[in-house]
Amino acid sequence: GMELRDVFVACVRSGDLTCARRAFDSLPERHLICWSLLLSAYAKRGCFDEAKALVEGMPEWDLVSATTMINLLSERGCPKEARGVFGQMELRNVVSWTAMLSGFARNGRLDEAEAMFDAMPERNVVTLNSMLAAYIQHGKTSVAKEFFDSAMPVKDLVSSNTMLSGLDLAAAEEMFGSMEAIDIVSCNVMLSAYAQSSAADRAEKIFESMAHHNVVSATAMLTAYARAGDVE
RNA sequence: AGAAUCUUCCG
Repeated sequence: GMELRDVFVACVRSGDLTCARRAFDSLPERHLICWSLLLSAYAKRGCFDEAKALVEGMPEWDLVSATTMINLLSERGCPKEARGVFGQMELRNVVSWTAMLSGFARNGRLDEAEAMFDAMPERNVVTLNSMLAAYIQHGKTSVAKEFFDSAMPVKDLVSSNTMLSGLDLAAAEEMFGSMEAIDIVSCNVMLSAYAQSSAADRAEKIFESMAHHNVVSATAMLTAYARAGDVE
């Protein structure tokens, strides 16, 4: 049957955090995973005050909840505090290391992101993608290209989309044309590149070729029209 | 049942 815990999980999934909180407060047993799930939901929605209050009552921590906290602090622009949490963790894994890497990068600290990358005992494709994104976020296009071509033993579609997003229009068109697999994000990257160049006509061609669109596709397309002067 | 990476705008 339906238990309170299922109600709680359903509320979190539906995005109704007020309902989730009520269900959470009514739970007879609050497993660590429930605390962690609610914390993660607050983090995703940017509800920092609620997250902070929740954290103050958290009876225990584990690898996953600590990693969520690293993300929360990084999103909040507190990489030093995130590092503090990381430093106090009993256990770390490739996810927590990668969260730190990404958090430093998002806070403009490329050298510390690189230091994390160099120091971590294990890397996976998400780690590599995060490092690639860090270079691109910091405008290091040629470093990113070199990294993508020579330092990534494993790649996926996120890798390609990340690289694509860092290229100038001509290079992006060339890469896009040679990609063996593309998805909606790849197309959105191209829409955005065309929008930046006010090339609404070429953006339209991509848009019309897409099997599915989302809100990102739509706003990128509108931006292309606006920049081309076709929308007042 | 919970954590890390890519694209638009907003925050």
